[in-house]
Amino acid sequence: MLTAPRDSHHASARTSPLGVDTVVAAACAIIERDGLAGFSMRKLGRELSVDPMAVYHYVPNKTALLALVTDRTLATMDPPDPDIPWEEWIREWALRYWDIVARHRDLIVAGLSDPEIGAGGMPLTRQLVVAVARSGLAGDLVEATAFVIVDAVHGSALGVASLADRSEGRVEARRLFEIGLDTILSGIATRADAPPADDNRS
Amino acid sequence: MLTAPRDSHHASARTSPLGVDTVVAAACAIIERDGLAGFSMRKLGRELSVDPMAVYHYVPNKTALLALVTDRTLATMDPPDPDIPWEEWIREWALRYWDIVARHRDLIVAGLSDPEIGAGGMPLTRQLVVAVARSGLAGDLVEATAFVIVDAVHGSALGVASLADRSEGRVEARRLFEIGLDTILSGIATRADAPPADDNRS
DNA sequence: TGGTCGGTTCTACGGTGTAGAAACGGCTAC
DNA sequence: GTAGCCGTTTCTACACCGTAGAACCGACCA
Repeated sequence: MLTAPRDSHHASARTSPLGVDTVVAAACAIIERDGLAGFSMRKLGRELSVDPMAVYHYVPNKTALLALVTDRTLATMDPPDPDIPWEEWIREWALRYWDIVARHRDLIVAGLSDPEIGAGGMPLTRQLVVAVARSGLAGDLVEATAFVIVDAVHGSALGVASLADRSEGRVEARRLFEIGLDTILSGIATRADAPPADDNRS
Repeated sequence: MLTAPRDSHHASARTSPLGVDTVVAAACAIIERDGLAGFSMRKLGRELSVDPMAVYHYVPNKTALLALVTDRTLATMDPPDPDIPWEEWIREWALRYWDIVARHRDLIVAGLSDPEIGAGGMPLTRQLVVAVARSGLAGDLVEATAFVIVDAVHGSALGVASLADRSEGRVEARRLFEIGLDTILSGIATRADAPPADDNRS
């Protein structure tokens, strides 16, 4: 537990007036425990031993709360060492991000569906853009390539459910993604070595 | 009251007993018009001039209905001409699939979140696996590479909302994806040309 | 002491998916 | 003709949802 306000193993004293951090932390806990589908404002109130409407003093609505939860979740990822070669850096970054996305699937899905929730993810992607630029890829390809990597992470980690929701299936999905990622990295290297020719390959 | 007086203005005179196709078609129409969030069993019943519970005679629950809707939607995509070179084929396939995913975002999201809904998507992916195999890529890389392309399509087309839900933003997202896809294709070509070396790149 | 005010609670509205039982309509068997 | 049946549809009900709006309460400050 990150922010224990005053006392209470759960919540009881109702001294310190809740606070947005407490609310977000409780929401995180519920979502982690019961999944996003098992989360509701009413349950959140129950968990905090408070009327469901109380949290609306700290958060305008459920969507905004989910945005805060998402931000807090994404903030748990720290980028790899910037001194390692760009290929390793991208590889490591993508796999770390994959782990987070897979662990918080429903939240990321919500973020993809509703920009109001997922807007906080852009800074993360920006990190990757910088790394791709280090590869020497032509400037007008950098952003698109970084995006396609992020997209692949999303698709792969989110699609885990389609294979099998056993954790065994998750491991397999991650392995497959890693191989696919290598193909992308290979493509980056190839295109980065080539002179700024415009279109014809093969 | 709200219930239609005798017969509907365009479909049935409540003779033919509804049927699963009618139900699915009506569900498709509603989802296309109002989005998945704007779809409910009750609204479906309203649309069919029928009690909401009536459709439960043709479909066990909402999830199963959405699975049928998803299948019908994915079936609207036909694969490219099998005689064109593998690079073009993959490119064309990915872009067609991108269009479908982008046009039916919420449905695909639901399919990714719930395998019970999205299971029908596998045959489509199989088409792509065959095409990737045509590239000459090592056998143990084929599946993973095809998956990463599908994943990238999902991530890109679903993430459109994060950029801007203007159709202008969609066009831009598709353009970026196309560039990123070229990088992947480039990687496939590179790895396919190389002998079956196992790991070291660069 | 009274007033203000931030924080909390109460009540209520319109929505959801669907379980379970009742009603209906057209059929066949007597 | 009429009794029964059965596939289809409807009715009623339950437990839940997000949240608007107003009332309440306790701590402060004048």
